[in-house]
Amino acid sequence: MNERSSPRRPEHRPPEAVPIGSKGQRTRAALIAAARSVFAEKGYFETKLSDITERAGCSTGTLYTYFRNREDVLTAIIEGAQERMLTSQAPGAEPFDPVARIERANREYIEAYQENADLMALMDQVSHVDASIRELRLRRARAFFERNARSISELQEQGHVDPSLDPYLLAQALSAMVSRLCFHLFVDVPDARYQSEDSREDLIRTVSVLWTNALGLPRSSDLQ
Amino acid sequence: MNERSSPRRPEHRPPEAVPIGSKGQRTRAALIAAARSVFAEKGYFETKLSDITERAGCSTGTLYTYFRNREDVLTAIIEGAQERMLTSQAPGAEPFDPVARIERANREYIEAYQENADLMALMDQVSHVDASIRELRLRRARAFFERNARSISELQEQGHVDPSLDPYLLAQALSAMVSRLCFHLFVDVPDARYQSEDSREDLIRTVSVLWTNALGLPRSSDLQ
Amino acid sequence: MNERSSPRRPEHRPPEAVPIGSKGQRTRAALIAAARSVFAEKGYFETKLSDITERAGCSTGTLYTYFRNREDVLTAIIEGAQERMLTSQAPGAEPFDPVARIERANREYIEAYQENADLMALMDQVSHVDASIRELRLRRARAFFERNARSISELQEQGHVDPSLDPYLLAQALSAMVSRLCFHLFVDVPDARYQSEDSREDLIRTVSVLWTNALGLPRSSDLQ
Amino acid sequence: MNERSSPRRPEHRPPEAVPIGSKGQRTRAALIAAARSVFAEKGYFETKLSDITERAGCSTGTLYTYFRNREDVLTAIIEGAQERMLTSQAPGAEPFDPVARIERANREYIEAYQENADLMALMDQVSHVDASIRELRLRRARAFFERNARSISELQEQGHVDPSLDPYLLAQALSAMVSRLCFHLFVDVPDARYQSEDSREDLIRTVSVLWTNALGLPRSSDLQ
DNA sequence: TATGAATGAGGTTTCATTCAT
DNA sequence: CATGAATGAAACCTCATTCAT
Repeated sequence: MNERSSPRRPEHRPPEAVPIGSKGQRTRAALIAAARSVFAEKGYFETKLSDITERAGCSTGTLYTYFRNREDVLTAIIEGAQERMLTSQAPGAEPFDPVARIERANREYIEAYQENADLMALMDQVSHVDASIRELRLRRARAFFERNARSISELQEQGHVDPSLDPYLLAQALSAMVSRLCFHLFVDVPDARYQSEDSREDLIRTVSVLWTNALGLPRSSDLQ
Repeated sequence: MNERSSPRRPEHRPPEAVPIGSKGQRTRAALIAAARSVFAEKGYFETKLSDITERAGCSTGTLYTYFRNREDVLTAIIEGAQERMLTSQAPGAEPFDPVARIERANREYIEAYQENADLMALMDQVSHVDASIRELRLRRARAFFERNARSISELQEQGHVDPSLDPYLLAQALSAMVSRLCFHLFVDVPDARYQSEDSREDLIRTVSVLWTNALGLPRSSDLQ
Repeated sequence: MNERSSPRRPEHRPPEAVPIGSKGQRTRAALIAAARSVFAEKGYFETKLSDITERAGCSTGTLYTYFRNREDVLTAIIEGAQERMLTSQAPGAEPFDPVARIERANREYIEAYQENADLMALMDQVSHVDASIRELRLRRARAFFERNARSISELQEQGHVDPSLDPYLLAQALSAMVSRLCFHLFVDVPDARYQSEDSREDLIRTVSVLWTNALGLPRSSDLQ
Repeated sequence: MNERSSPRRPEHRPPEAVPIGSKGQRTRAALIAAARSVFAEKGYFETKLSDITERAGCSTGTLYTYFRNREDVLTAIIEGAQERMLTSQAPGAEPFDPVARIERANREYIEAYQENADLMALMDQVSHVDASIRELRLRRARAFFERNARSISELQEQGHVDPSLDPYLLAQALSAMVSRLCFHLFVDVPDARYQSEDSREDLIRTVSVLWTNALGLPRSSDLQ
């Protein structure tokens, strides 16, 4: 995890040949799912490997058939979800209208967050201590943030946003708003109100309005 | 994350008789300071008690003269800073102008956050696992957020803010923006730029402008 | 001695999942045997867990696969021997002749004691501090003593024993004699003389005669 | 205590100059009294030195002004009571009548036991582990037992007791009866019934009758 | 591949003992 | 003489990891 934990892990070769049979695949998936749910429940650091194997319905030893250690399990969990998390670009073409683009970015971010709320919490916990996870989380945050920064720059070039403002700070602040709000609503104080699709739409819209207003853009027609 | 961790937490009161002499006070303070810095460096869960005593310059046993266990140390750290963290209301009277009030709330929040950035990070880590710390963090977040919600409600009553928007959600979103931005700038990717007093003023102003704009308030004169 | 010690005793059930395979059974048995002999040698309170595992030929951790702590080991030892200790009633029908009945009770008590002399000593040590062990010892003592009290009452009804004496006190006194004598001969000052079967018979006979005489019964024919 | 505990006690010189002032005497006495009562309550091995000093109303360090360690405290307790315990020979001349002599021995033993019941329990606990205490207890038991053995021998010489019986075994058995009965009534299951002076007389008489009968002596006139 | 008992390094915790005040 | 915080050796206990089956 970091160099502090290494004394525990002496000379680790990766599991040389990870099983690939269909049974193996099933076991591996069960372990990952179990780990994900236990991590979400007890927190990463308080989770024992035996908690995971127990919930996965297999023996302790089996975990080592697929993973080198706890961190490796975490990495696998994240890798599994990463595709959706990072490349959350919807297939359709990016809209022209910058306001629509902002709303779209928010929608994609919020939906992906909600679907993987437990993972987001997990990465938050671990990134305090594990550099690679931290890197991953930052990369994801940056992806969102830079997408937004680009939109803002564009809007400034087009004369819609006060050009004296630092587009990076703006993007950072507004991205922070969305990400923390998601954390708050989906992880920290999970609020049944925001689990329904309708209310999620409300959330997306409200956030986008705030965002638009904050930038001083003319009110989008959605709001009327 | 939830109460599952509480069985681990035996008692939250300090050892029966804690030394109170001046020497005792010094040792206790040294332990708390040491713990705070080690926690910030290695993370709460990866810190061993001997890391703390070593940095405090005393032997392992001494820690147990003052604290029951690691969690008790954490509690003490937080209690020590709590005063500043919760009662961060500046002495002067609350300004009349709601916009000024918002800026003031932001200033106080941001200043307190920066002063205790390490603690904020610490509480973030631990609140996934410890219900009482979590409660503390939520209380603090709520204090900030409710103060803002009140200002927003007032602005709505005065016809300055679109009354169709949920003031709670607005307050939550904007408070989230500030708190996460602080985390990002002061903890996650500590940026030397924001350590100076001047640039902190910039930050406070920018955030407040964003906030004001987001609510659709007439541009305050600060911005000019 | 009283219940003051119970706060120290967290849980009396064994670890959640105790191995039950044949190898597991062997290890467990080895630990119990080792513990029994170390306890006998060094005394319960001076025995450290590593003494036990060392003698059992396994590592410290293994003990915790089967037991929660030292006390749990003790409980297991006692439970293992308990059957023999409590239900030491021989299969044959209880003799009619009260004198024969007394001798039989003494024989059974003395034989069981000798077989488990180390355990008896152990229980003596621990019952000062552990309420449940104490209860067990008292139960055993009472089983013997009440059996005897019944015989004495009968003898009083039949006019063979002075009815003015309290049968309970008599039974208590005479039971005490046997139990303490056993302690003295088998535990305290183990005397090779009483280890042979013959001399144990002598012991049983002498004790029974004393007992019979003490009650003022006509000399049984055994004595001639 | 024995060689197992010695690693803890490195190079112990006795407290070179034990205070002898009147204040010192009082402190020392308070410590001994406190230790005696705590030992009785929690058992010797479960007692922390701080339990003792706490109850004595002084600080931990003070204990070391008077004693070298816990064992030393125990020794002091016992020495204080020893006089009464060992030389419990009443001043009057030993009676001629062997039956009276037996009763007298029982009375003295029982009275001394009752007065020091907690100590007797203590010595029982510790003698499993500490050779010197064990020696002390055995010496005391032997004193009683040999006194009785002499009486029995005499009675055999005078033709009052069956000479084929082993006087040592008889004495041992009967002494055991008294001592264990005392343990049972005064320590193990303290019975209010036997705390009054009257009932203690009953006890003494009953025991002596049993004893007399067991030896086959003519019923003493006391019993009528 | 799966199993799960065994391992033991490493952390936590206790408490007898010391010693500066 | 008394104090009580500091000490640290030594015990306890956990759990990631291995490996024979």
